[in-house]
Amino acid sequence: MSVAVENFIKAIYKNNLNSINNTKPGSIAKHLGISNAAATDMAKKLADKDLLNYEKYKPLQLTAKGEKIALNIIRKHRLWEAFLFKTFDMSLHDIHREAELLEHETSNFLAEKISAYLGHPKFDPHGDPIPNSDGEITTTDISISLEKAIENKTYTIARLMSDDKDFFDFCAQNSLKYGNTIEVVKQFSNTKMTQIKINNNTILLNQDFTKIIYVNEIN
Amino acid sequence: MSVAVENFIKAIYKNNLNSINNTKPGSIAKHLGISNAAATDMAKKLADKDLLNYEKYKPLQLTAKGEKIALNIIRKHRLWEAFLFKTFDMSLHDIHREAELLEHETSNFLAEKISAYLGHPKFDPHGDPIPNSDGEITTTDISISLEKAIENKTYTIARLMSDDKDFFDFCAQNSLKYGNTIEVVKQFSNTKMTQIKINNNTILLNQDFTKIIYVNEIN
DNA sequence: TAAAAAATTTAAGTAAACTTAAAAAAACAA
DNA sequence: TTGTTTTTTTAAGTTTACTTAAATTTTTTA
Repeated sequence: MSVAVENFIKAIYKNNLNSINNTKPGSIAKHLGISNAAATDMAKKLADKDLLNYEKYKPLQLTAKGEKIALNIIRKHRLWEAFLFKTFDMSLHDIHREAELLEHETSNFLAEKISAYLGHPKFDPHGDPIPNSDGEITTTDISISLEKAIENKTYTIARLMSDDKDFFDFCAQNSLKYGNTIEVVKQFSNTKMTQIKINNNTILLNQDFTKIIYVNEIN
Repeated sequence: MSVAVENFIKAIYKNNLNSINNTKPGSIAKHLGISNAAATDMAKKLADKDLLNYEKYKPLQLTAKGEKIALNIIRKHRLWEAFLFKTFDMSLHDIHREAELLEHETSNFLAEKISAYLGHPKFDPHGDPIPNSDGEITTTDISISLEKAIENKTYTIARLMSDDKDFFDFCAQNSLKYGNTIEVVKQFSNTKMTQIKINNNTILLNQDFTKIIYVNEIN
């Protein structure tokens, strides 16, 4: 399994999580920085190997076999993120960049070692769930995006869905870290801004941020 | 820099350490499991990039530029070995196998993190020196192979030069570990056997072993 | 709903990293 | 030193993962 194939499968998996199964070669091409033609080519080749279902002009869908491979790569990615974050205290941006490379050269054997070392964590430092070695995500995600949070309620940060360095730098500077507690002070419906309070500091976030910060309500 | 190129350069570097600059494409081909034709091809291509000197039918020699690349990869390999050995308590065989993959996907940034975490070690768990980030090996190696050790003298194990699982398993079972102390009881010149004592156990080693176990005399 | 725009597919071509087979050169051995 | 063996090189071909350009299909919109 080449890096190109692994990244292609992973891209389809991730895209289908967001775009409700309307993944065309073009969107994968854009994401991977290759031409549409190359993406179509690859899709056909992977269909031959029974890793995805391909019909001309139709959305791409991973087979069970393809999905298992996607989840195995994502598992390795997130285990590396958790490990690098804990061990070397690297930033969320840095761990993502390194994991993007390491994930393709990590044996199942080593992945298990990392997982065991960390106590088989269920989430990475972004709050994303880590599939188990069978490719299962057991934890049900009940988090909501901050834009949908309710005024005067208290939440914990569940996920930071981004890989943008500037975003992570901002988060790090303002204690916006996986697991931390925040209070939603006010939702400004006109401007789509959200005012939150964290560690006695008040922060006003615009929708670019509230869409990618996910939180869990504290009961 | 592709994995194929990195492995080619590394193979030349390692071969030139042993065979005193008589590395022909054939020996690299054998080592990498590719055809002689492919090795000749690659040699020409790397010569174009000024990574090695190539003249038809002449030995291959890395340029300063090529050597720097070789040492950078070897640095990453040995840092990974040291790190995996310490962190996950993996066997010498396992750490080698994993490092062989990870070395190609490790940024200089991450290599520095690993090195700093370990306290900038000068040797890996096999006893092989770890080049610094400038590709320099500062430590002078004064170790000798066990076949040349002198009777009744005491040594510490300096290097275990192998990547064979059975050898490592044998070593692990008999406390033959980097840094451990041994006493050379007798050299059998006829049979080329060496009798050593370690932890009050006597072991008789044949030349297959004594040639790849390196030791430092204790003053 | 028909024309325009956008996306997808096909076709042809490239570069990297290999392969096998044949030719040429070097190494060795009688 | 000459013939044989081995090694290296050249030549031609393959696969993977791309590219650009043109043709086709789908989607949008006027």
